Amino acid sequence: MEYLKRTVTCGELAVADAGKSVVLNGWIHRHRDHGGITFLNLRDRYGVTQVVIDADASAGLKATAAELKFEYCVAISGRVRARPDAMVNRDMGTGAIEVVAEGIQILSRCETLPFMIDEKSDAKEDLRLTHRYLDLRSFSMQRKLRLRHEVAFAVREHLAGKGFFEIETPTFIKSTPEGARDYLVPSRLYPGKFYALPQSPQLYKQILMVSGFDKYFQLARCYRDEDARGDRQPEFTQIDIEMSFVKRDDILALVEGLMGHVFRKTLGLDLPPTFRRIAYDDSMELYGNDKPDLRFGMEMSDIGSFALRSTFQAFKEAIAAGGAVKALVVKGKADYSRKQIEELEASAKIFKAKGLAWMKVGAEGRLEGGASKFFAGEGIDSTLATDLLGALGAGPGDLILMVADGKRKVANQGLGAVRSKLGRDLGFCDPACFEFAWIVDFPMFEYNEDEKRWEAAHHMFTMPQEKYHSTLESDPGAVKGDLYDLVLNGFELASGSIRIHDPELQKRIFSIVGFDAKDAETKFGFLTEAFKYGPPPHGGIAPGLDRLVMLMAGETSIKEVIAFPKNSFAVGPMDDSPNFVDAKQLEDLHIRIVEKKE
RNA sequence: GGGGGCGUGGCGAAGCUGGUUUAUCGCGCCGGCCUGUCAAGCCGGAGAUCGCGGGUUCAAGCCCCGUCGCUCCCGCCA
Repeated sequence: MEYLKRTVTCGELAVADAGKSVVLNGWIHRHRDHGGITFLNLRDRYGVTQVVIDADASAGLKATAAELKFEYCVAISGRVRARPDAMVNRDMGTGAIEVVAEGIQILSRCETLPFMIDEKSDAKEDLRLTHRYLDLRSFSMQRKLRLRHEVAFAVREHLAGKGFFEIETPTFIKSTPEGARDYLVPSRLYPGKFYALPQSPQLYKQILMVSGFDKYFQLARCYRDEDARGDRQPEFTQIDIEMSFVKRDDILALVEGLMGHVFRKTLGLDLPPTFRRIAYDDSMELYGNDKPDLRFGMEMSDIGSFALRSTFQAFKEAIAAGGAVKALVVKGKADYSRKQIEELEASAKIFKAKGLAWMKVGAEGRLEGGASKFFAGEGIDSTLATDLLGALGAGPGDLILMVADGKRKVANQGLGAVRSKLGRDLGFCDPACFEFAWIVDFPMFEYNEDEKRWEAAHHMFTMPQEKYHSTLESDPGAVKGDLYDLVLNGFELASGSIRIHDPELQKRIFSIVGFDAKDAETKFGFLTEAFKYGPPPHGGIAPGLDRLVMLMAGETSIKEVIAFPKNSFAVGPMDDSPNFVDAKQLEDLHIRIVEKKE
């Protein structure tokens, strides 16, 4: 049967349209039968329109209307009518009008829903993902995917305007063993050989620089076979960018401009023209991580010198072991209960901290409770308490929290986790507030205790900062790279670096991380080969589109801004992937499944 | 690989330390009433082997063991 095709959408009719004959297509969002009169809310991507079946409608029309249930897909013809003043719904875009039904055509029916299509749908995530097609009908999901589209569009608009070319790179590539685990694709034509899905287009974009495409970008799908998190999926999308003949600050400026454009175009927000820059070491010391949430201060302090004057043996031992004692002040929270402090301690322990010490500042600045006996009292340096309070900027009514550890990193991360939890608990994390910052001066190398060797902290093509070039081999741990991360509200939004374009320097880096010429040749031969032919100085960055949209949408999981995400075990709940394949397929691919022996 | 949390009609929850239920409530579903609602309202009804398996007990949704699934986190993510 021919269906009545819409002449208008469900979001566009206004009082000015009164009297027009229209056809609407959409889904039954709500159904209110009052006996004599029936109201239908018809929904599509554009909005909701109220349809009325008047008391004097034909018996046939009333019978069809009575059949309608949630989410039936229908075509409705009728006449637009301005609602009487008292019946206007000001919360509804089309609330000033209604459509008086003259004909209703049921296009398809809908079974009882597994959950309601509603803004405040409280179905569990697993169920939402299994029936994602229904979940995506909700206005909240439609709004988020629309935002994602608009962000992607604004990115292309901005970068194309700056002279960038969007160039696609392959998704079947050679596996490179460094970094995350690869997803592999078996080759039918070459028994035993595999393609890998790219963890990022890194090598290809650098080669495009060799080719002279000095401003490249791509909204690139990336694949990493690692365990998922709220902000990590097996496949995700990067705004991949690379430029030639640039220095670090050119890239930072470009991304500042890009973010400014995206926020202005999509959210109508003006960002500051430049973002603050924080050295990696400072970020670790002040916030306990390299992706600080800067919507609130509450920075950590090193109170090692005060700890040494105290009688707290555990603190002194931590310092003697080469560690640190870190403290933070929670303003006006001396009334925190034992239970609340224990909850904070639990978050510190996640990062291997042994405990969370605390003291309260009472009237006249007296230290009270918890660890106070180690800092004030008989036989203790009489100015210690006032000196400490002065250094911390703490006063009466404040709570002081401390973590000590023989490993400085553990003290920082432990107390940093406490700081993050406090930020959430105390309501400092307004999702409508966007605090960007650059984290710069990352270390080039990290020592792998297990394998007793140096590893690249970022990747092996990162340029070490000029001033360390002479001491690369003698003191690798001190070398800072020309690296930069963009952080936003406690999330790493982008990571990038200036790359090495000098083959000699590249060889030295390979050698420090234990790559001999042969390793380099097998693993990255095509890149080193390309770099023999006049590679330009270049660098780049890759903001994560999913995380960016997630934060802009006020969400805390990227699943909320991906149409069809995987669950936390990398399973697609809707299509039930991954799954077994036919024996014939395996045979074609020269693959035999081996049962795991226990 | 490790830790926290969860699993009760289609959905979301309650069920305190085992014994008042015929396992409760809201939404949805089915039937009925209702001429201005917009999360419509009112009346009635159906629907659950309490994730699964085992154990303890006179008695298990509740306790124990195992197992499966989901979720968050640590590790991992150059």
